[in-house]
Amino acid sequence: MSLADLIEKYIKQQIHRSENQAIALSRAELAELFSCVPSQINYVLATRFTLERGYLIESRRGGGGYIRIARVTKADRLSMAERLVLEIGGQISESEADQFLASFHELGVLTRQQVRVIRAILQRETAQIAQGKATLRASLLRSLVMLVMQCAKENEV
Amino acid sequence: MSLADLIEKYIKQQIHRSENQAIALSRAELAELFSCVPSQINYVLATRFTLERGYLIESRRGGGGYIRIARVTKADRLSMAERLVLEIGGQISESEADQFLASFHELGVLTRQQVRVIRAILQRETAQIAQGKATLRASLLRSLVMLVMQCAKENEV
DNA sequence: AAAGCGAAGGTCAGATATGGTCAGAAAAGG
DNA sequence: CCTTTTCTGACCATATCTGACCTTCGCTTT
Repeated sequence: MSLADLIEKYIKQQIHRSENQAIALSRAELAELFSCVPSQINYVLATRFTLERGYLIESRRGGGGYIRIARVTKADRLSMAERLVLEIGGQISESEADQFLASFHELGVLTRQQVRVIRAILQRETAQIAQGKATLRASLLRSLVMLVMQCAKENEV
Repeated sequence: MSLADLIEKYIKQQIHRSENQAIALSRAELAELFSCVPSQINYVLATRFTLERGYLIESRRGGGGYIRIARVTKADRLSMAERLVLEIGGQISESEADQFLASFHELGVLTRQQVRVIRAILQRETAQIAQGKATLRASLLRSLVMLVMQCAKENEV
C-alpha cells in the first residue's frame, strides 16, 4: 500500500467519523503526520477526492488557512450542474466551452463520450457560419447540456 | 479560525443584534478587545465588509472619531447604482469606464460576465470611429448599464 | 483667528503563515 | 524495458498581521 493510499484511507476515515460528512484539515500538519512533503497531500486530493468521486474540496491560503473536504451527494452535484448552466454567458470561446464541458464531466452529468460528441457538434455547427460563433456556441452548449441532463433525469425514473 | 475571522464574526453579531442593522464602534477599543494593532480592524473591514457583500462603512477621525458599519439592502444598492450612472460624465477614458464597471459590479448590479460583455462592446464600438471616442464611450456605458438595470427590475417581478 | 496639541482613524510596505503548481525523479506494475 | 503512478522540492500565490508614518478633527492656547 502506497503512502497515497494510506493518506486516502486516513482522510476517508475522518470524514466517515465526522458529523456532517465534512472535515477541515491543515495541509502542513497532515504532511507532518505522514512524514512527507505538503504537496503529497495535494496529490492525494487531486487523484482521490475529485468531484467525480463525490468529494468537494475547498481551501484557503494564508494565516489560518485550511483545506476542507466534504462528501457531496448525487443531488448536490446535479444542482451544482444546474447552477453552472446558468453561468454560461451569452457568448463563449471554444476554450471556455471546453472548461465548462470538463466541469460538467467532473460533476458526473456528462460522460467522456458525451463530452466528445458535444464538442464535435459545437465545432461542426460554428464552422458553418461566419459571424456570431461565440453566441451560437453558448446557446448550443446550454441546450445540449440541458438536454442530456433531462435525459438522465428520465432514465432515473 | 484566524483573528480576522473572529473579529468579523463579532462585528456581524453586533450588527445583527442592533436595532437598525448599523453599529458605531471605536477602532482602538475593538483592537484592544482582540489584543491586536488597530490596523487589523481596517484589514477586516476592507476584506469582509465591502459594498459587494452588503455593508457600508463610514468613519471620522479626530477626537470622538468612530467607524460606522451599516447593512445595506439590495434596494439601497440599486439606488446607489442609479446615482452612480448620473456621475458618468459627457466623456470618459477607458480606465475610467473600467472603474465605473468595477463599481457597478461591487454594487451587485452587473455580473462579471456582464462587465466583460460591456467592456467588449465599448472597445468594439470606439474602435470604429476616429474622433469622439470618449464621448461615445460615456453615452454607450450609460445606456448599457441602464439597460441591464432595467432588465434586472423586470425579472424581479 | 492662528498655531499648537492630542486623539482619533487611514495607508502601506513588509513579515509571516498557509496552501498551490509543476517538472522531474523514483518506484511500481506489466 | 516501457508506462503509469507516486513522491519530492523548488518556486509561486494569497491571506493575515504588524508597525511606522500620515491625515483629520476638536479643543486649547496665544
